[in-house]
Formats: sequence, structure tokens, C-alpha cells
Amino acid sequence: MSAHVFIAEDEASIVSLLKYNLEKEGYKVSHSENGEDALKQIKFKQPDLILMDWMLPELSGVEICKNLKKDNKFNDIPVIMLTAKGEEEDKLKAFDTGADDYVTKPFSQKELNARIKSLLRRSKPQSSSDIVEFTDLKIDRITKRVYRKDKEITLGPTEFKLLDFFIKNPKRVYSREQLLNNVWGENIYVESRTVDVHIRRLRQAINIQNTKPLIRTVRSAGYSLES
Amino acid sequence: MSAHVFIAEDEASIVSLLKYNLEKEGYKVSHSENGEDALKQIKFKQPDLILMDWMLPELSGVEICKNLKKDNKFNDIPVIMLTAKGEEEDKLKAFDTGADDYVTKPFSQKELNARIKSLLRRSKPQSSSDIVEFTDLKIDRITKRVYRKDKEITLGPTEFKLLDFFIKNPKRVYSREQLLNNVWGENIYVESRTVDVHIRRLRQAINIQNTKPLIRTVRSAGYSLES
DNA sequence: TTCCTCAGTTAACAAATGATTAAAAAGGGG
DNA sequence: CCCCTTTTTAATCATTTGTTAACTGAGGAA
Repeated sequence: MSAHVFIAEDEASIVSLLKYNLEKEGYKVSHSENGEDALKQIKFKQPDLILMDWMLPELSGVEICKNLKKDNKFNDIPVIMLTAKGEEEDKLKAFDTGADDYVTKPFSQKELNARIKSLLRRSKPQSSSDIVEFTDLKIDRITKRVYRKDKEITLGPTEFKLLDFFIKNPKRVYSREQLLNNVWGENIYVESRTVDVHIRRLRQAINIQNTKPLIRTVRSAGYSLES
Repeated sequence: MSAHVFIAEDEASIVSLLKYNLEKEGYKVSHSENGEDALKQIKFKQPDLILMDWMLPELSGVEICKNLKKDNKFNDIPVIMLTAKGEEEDKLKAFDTGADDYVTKPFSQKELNARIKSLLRRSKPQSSSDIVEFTDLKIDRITKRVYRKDKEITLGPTEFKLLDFFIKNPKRVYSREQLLNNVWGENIYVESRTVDVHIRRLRQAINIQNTKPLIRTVRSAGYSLES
């Protein structure tokens, strides 16, 4: 899953240079050459990182940056400012608007790549262990949402816990006993048939027509999550 | 950027002990030994945390605390009360005045440090930005105003704090427990159903007819702010 | 192969759990 | 003392859960 870099820059030559290099690095790249449009696109596409020219037609990079940093939904997106002059003063002003880094033109592509990599590494882990994926299944423990092939699925609390448990050790077969202990709790007694029922409900919720079912039944042993 | 701790205490020996220890911990420390002056200084300097003696000449710690907690501009500053007697009754009274924590003399410096750290951790992020937006919601922490789609909305103090808390981590699901701790305070006990009531009022206030509601209920987990 | 048995599947339902709502009671400040 | 906000309470509403019982199908024995 490659990161998406957005370029806000009006000089076509720089854009194509950047685009070429970034795509070679494996990033998905899109761009805009005017400020107002850039802001709109950023809010729509939610890129993972933004390269922004200091000066832009319509709406300056500074303004865009300020705007983004005010909004919780976007203020985590790292921004690298590009500027022609290498003056200290501008540098400080850039950080002041909330930019995360700063590169002066002309810049070395190598250095830029390093900075991009570093910023992306920093922003990614925020959402790492709380979001778990297994093949085309994704569960988010913070927002308590489950997705199959990027489509949201609603589960009851028990089904959620059940899936969460399976996803911790995919392919492993768990007996009903084990599932009861781990999903329901050590000292709660319910019929072991109850597990079947919840397995069924989970299956119905996450299955997709005409595809291999995700939960395998292992006769006289239990169930497991399969790819 | 080190935090600024203010000490309101008249016993010189305690002041110097505290000062020595806190400065060693890296805090900026200032103090006053009489109540009236303390209040003046606090309002002028806006420290990040206050250590306050229960009994003070001129104006008692209780009075200062009440005074601060009434004022929007200062009621976020955490206050730790210092008192000679370890009686339950005083403790309750202390919390009643709005103190955030309570330590009885003689106290262990280690414990005090832990309490200070915990309170600072809790209050620091608040001062991140004075105006925060999330989608079409905007809240201004200075003027305590809330807007939805640029239209002003009036909220009670609790609803304001609730929304303010949600907006710090949108989409994240918080349990009633967590909300009580973070919005009401660590050592305030109210029924967890009370949260529901305030959620309801907040919903009524910020919702717009025929649009997706902003606050999501996650059964048996809590609530979250959604876009 | 056929039949039998046993384990797993399924649907329906009742009970329990949890959320919403309105209204009354309790505080607190001016 | 009055007004406004908060908290509690309790009735109601909605969803989830566990149970039961009938059904299905796999796999072993004859």
C-alpha cells in the first residue's frame, strides 16, 4: 500500500520533475497548480503527505497550511514547504504556519526523498496496532469499525470481539471452549452451541456472495479464520 | 518548553523544599506567601499548575480556588491542594472547591511529582490550538463559542467540554467511563447514565435536520464524533 | 454404495441488556 | 429567592444474546 503524495506547485517543470522522481520511489502522486484548487483536492483526497510551494496563485501555501492545521481532520497530514529563497526568516515563518519541514529550491531529490520518508514514517505508526488487517478484512479497534474490501460491515459487540480474537491468530483453529474463554470470559457459562450461533452471524456479516468463506469449520475441533 | 508551577504557601521551609525539588524536575517555579498576592500573580502569569496551601494569610486557598474556577480564563489550570490534616472531610471540601487533586502534609516528593505530571499531561494538550475545526464544526476555546456551518450554536458548559473533548480525537470511540474522567474529572462521581443525557443535549444542539448525525452510538462501547 | 450417526447449521423466539427520552429533583450563582 | 444547569430516575424503545429444536450433511461401517 503506497503512500499518496500531493504536490501544490505552479511551475510545470518542477512538477514534472517531482512527479517523475516520486513515482519512481513508488508513491502515488497527484497535483494542482493553483492554491484554491489544491485545498479542495487535498480535502477530498486526503493524501498522506503534501509538498507545497510557498507562493501559489489564488491562495498561498501559507494560507493553505494554516487552513489545514486548524482542521482536526487534516492537521495530521505532514506538509513540506518548498521555497525559492533560503532565508532563515522564511524558514521560521514556514514552521510557524504548521509546516513540518522545509526545503529550498533548488533542492536535491535525494534529500527531499529522505525528508519525505522520514515524515511518512513518523505519521504512519499513529494508527498502526489499533488497526489490524487480514487479507481484505480490516478492523479498527479505536473507532470500532470493520471493513471487508473497504466496505463497512456492522457487527454486534460479540461478533466484533469474536472476529477481533480470530484476527489475532489467523488460520489457527480454536475449540468452542477456547472461544468461550477468550471472547466471552473465563467464568461465564453459556452453552457451547451458542458459539455456533455467533459464528454463523459473523459469517453472514462478513461473507461475500460467491467467494470462499472466511471462517472454516474444523469438524470436532473448532473454527478458524482463513484467507 | 518546561511547565510553569506556581506555589502558594506561607511556610518558608516547605516552599524552599518544593522549589528545590520541582526545579530539579525541570519546572519553572514561582511562588507567593500570601493569598491576595498569589491570586494576583496567578492571574498575571497564568501558570500551568498551582500548588496551593489550604490555609493562607489574607485569602485562603479555598477562596482562591473558587475564584479561579469561576473564571473561564483560569478554570483550566489544575490545582493541587496542600493540607496539614488528612481528614476525609477536608478532602471532599477540597474537591468541592474545584481542586483537581489533594495532598496531605507531610507528603512524599515522589508522590507529588507523580500527581503533578499526571495533571500536566492531562491539561497540556488542551492548549494546542484556540480554534479547532472538524468538518463543518468549529469551536473557539477562547470565546467558548461553537459554530456549525458558520452558524452559531449555544451549548451549556458541560456540552461544550464534551464536544471539545470529542473534537480532539474525532472518530475515536469513548466509553462513558472515559468521558466522565476526561470531561467531568477524575474524582467526580456521577451516574454513567448522566453521560447519555448530555450526549442527547449535545446532539440536539449540533444536529441539523435531515443530515447524518454527528455523534455515533457504539452499543456497549460508548460514543464517537463522526464526520 | 447405502445407511446411520454425530457434529455442525439454521431459524425462530424469549429474555436480557443497553440506549433514549422526558420529567422531576437537586444544586449553584446572581 | 429565582433561574438555569446538572443529575437522577424511571419508563420506553431497540438491539443483542442465548436457547431450543429441527434440519443438513459428512464420513464411517456394513
